[in-house]
Formats: sequence, C-alpha cells, structure tokens
Amino acid sequence: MEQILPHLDSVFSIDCVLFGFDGKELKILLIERNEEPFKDWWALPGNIVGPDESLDQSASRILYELTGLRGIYMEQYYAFGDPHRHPQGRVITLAYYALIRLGGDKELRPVSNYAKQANWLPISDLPKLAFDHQKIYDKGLEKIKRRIKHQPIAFELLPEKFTLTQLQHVYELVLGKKLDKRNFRKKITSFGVLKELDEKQKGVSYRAATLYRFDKRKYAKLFGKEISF
Amino acid sequence: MEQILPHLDSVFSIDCVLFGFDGKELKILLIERNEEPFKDWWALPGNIVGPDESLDQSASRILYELTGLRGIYMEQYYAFGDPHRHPQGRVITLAYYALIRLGGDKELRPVSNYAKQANWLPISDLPKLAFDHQKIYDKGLEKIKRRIKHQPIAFELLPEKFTLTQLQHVYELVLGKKLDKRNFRKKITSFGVLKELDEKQKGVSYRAATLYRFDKRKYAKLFGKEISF
DNA sequence: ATTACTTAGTGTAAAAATTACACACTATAT
DNA sequence: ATATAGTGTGTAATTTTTACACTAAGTAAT
Repeated sequence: MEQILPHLDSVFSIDCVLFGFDGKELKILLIERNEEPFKDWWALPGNIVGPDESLDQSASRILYELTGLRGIYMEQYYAFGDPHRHPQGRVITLAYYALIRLGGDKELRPVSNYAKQANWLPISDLPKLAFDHQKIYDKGLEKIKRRIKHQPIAFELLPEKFTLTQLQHVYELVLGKKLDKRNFRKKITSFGVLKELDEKQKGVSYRAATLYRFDKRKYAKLFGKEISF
Repeated sequence: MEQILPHLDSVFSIDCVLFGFDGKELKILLIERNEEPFKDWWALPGNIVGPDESLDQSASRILYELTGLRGIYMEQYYAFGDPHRHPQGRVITLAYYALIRLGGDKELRPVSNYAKQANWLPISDLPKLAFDHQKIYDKGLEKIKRRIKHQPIAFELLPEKFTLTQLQHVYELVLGKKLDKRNFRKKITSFGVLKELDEKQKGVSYRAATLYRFDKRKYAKLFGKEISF
C-alpha cells in the first residue's frame, strides 16, 4: 500500500487440496516430489503465481496441468504465511480446494519435472506431507465440512446423474459420520433443488435406484434462504 | 514451491477491516490517504508484510500502530490478488477483520505519514473507498455475519460486562435485522455461556439492567457442539 | 409524593423441524 | 425358485422455533 513499492524477496504460491470422489472413497491428489527440499516426499500440488495471473486463474491452471480438467469448482480458503514455512525463503501460499468427480482413470496427466508421480490417495490413509501441507490439508477438510452443511457443493463430487444413496454417501464421507437414510432423504428433497429423473441406475446387480440431478435453476431461486444440514 | 525460488516483482500486504462498536453503531476504522495513488481517498488501513513477520503478527501490528490496542480478536479471511488491483504493481493483499470494543475516544493514535487522518466511520454511511477496498470490506462484513451465527464473537465487540439488550443490539447490527427480545434471550441463555452477575448497569436514567459476562470456561466445554443462531 | 417516562424482564401456545426407528419391494444372479 | 443386496417409504415423540403483550422497576420532573 505504500506509494513506492519496496522490493522484497517474496514469492506467493498456490497450493491445492484437490478432493476427488470415485463413488467409494474421498481422495486427494498428491504429488511425489522429485526435488529438494522434501525430495521424495508427498506434497500438495502447487505452483508460483504468474505475474499476470489472477489467483483463481493460477489455481485453475495447476489443476488443469495435473488433471486436464477445466471448469471445476475451486475455492480459495486461507493464506499460510509463516516466515519459515519454506526452508528456502519467504513464500506465502494461498490454499485452494477443489471438488472433482472421478470417473475412469483419466484424471491424471503426465506430471511435470518437479514431481516423480501424481496420485489420488484416500484421505483415510495419507502419507506424511512436505512443508506445512498437513496443516493446509486439515484446514481444507475443515472448510468443506462446514461448507457442505450450507451450500450445495456435494454435487460437485458426483456425476451429473446420481442416486440419493450416492449423495448420502458423500455427505457421510465429508462429515465423517453416518446419517439416517430416511431422515436424509426427507431433508435433502425438502430443499427442492433435486430433480427426480425418469431414469434408473444401470449396471448394478440389484434393484436399480432412481437417478436425480441437481437443479441449479431452482437453487438460484432459493438464494438468500440458507440450506442447513 | 520450485526448488530455486524465482525472483518475482511481487509484494504482499495486509489490509484490515477493523470493526468497532461504541454501544450504538458499528463502525470501521478508515484512513484518509495522503499519497498517490488514491490521494485523499478513504482506505482500509494496511501495510506491507515485513520479511520476518508472520501474517497474524503483521495484522496485529497494523492494528496496534493505529489504535494502540493489543490482544484484539483478528481473523484472516481472504486473499485479494487481481493482477491490476494496485495501479503500481502486483500486490496481493491478505484481508483481516478485527472486532473491537470502543470506549471513550482513546482508540486512535497519531497517524503515520501516509495518512492524513484516521477515523471511525459508521458502516451505515461509508465513503467511496480506494483500490478494491469496497470489495474487501463487503466480504469482511459477510464473513462476520456468518461467523456470529456460530461462534461467540459478539462478545468481542462489547465491554466485559454487558446487558442482554446490548448483546442483542450487536447481533441486530451485524445481521442487519431486528430480533425478538424474548426469543433472543431464551436462545442466548440456553447456550449456557453467559454468567449472570450480581451487578446492575449504571448511569442510565431508567431501570438498570442486569449485567452478564461471557464465560469462556463454559464455552470451552461446549467445544464440538455448534452454537447456532 | 405523585406522575410520567423509559427500558427490563418474563410465558405460552402453535407450528415446524428433528429424531429414532423397521420392513416390504424389486431387480439381478445363480 | 431362491438367495441376495440395496431401494424406498411413514409415523409418533421430542425438540426447536416462532409469534406475540404486559407488568415491574428505576429515574426524572413536578
């Protein structure tokens, strides 16, 4: 904010907690570093913010480079700026989370040189993370726990057409607790943002469930009214 | 996150929305700039983050320099990083809000050179703000609106001993709507975090109300259980 | 001491939301 | 035809939320 901007040896980066759901588990995308510091450690994907990039753009770019995906729901949630969080200098990092529906195995692209590999790992069994990335992850999970109670973000983790059981499963994974089936259905349908389709689940070896779709239009109309779980 | 940190011409700053409550109105502290760009405009107080300062420290310092106050509740809530938000270069700013009980007029110190004056202005009648500070303020207000519903932050705006009417007043100002007196009292006391004192309000020309105190101990015990307004 | 004024403090009934809980149905696979 | 696995549904009890109005207490002015 000073008139003449002092030149400080400072860098900002973005680190992303990419949450993915494959129908069974909640996972995050981690990369195995190929460079010091923390060579061979697992870390959150991140990068330096380019000089003409907005923060959101930068986050989208990181995601795109690793997964080839665009148009994914991302949200900035905190800045981590401990002076010593990076051993090689002052790096303030802005944390983003993303919510991604995983289907097949096409959500990974060849990694760039600073990583040996990238992998979706289940959050129930994460390795030790480089830098302060555990803290960043923890806060990210906390954020989506809070947010899923009030905003329709669960749908971002599901395919466009989904069953109520799948939806419930997402809530249970994120909130970390079991929910009652009947009560869940009563509540989620009472919001009036689900459109029941004339279509059934396919490829299951038991009674197929009805498919639903999230109705963005109806949701937009609700604006102002809080959803609450 | 790269091994060799590239040297980018980048700066991070902190901007603060200091909310103050004087018993009547909700105000924020603004400074009138004395330098280009935006000379003579009102702006949120802010500063560059020092090289060895943590973000929280930096925010506390800004607050201290303007008000002489320490130990104030502050919270980082968003990073604003549009490449063109600052006309003189890339400045990513981290926004903090603070909640301050105003009493008397001692919450202002002589301003430093980059400001002509600093002043507490009621949020009901704010001037045009420099840079993207209107956006920063808007998001800050939105954040405390959300937070006051779930966390005991209203007490930060009140003196240690307060009446239930004063507390209700704070909620009404932050939420921007009237609340029912009986329902408010029922709810706020049901949380069990208020300690009723053996003491009455003083200096009023009508029936004095009972004073209460926020009981941090009891609140700590509630941990996990969500308060909800 | 009377009166006028101003805010404090209190209860209830109706409506709405939440919780706890179990079984019959349907599609598939063998 | 039978076994299997998940779908889909209702109700009663409890809790929470909402709407609503008057008396009590203290101060100030006369």
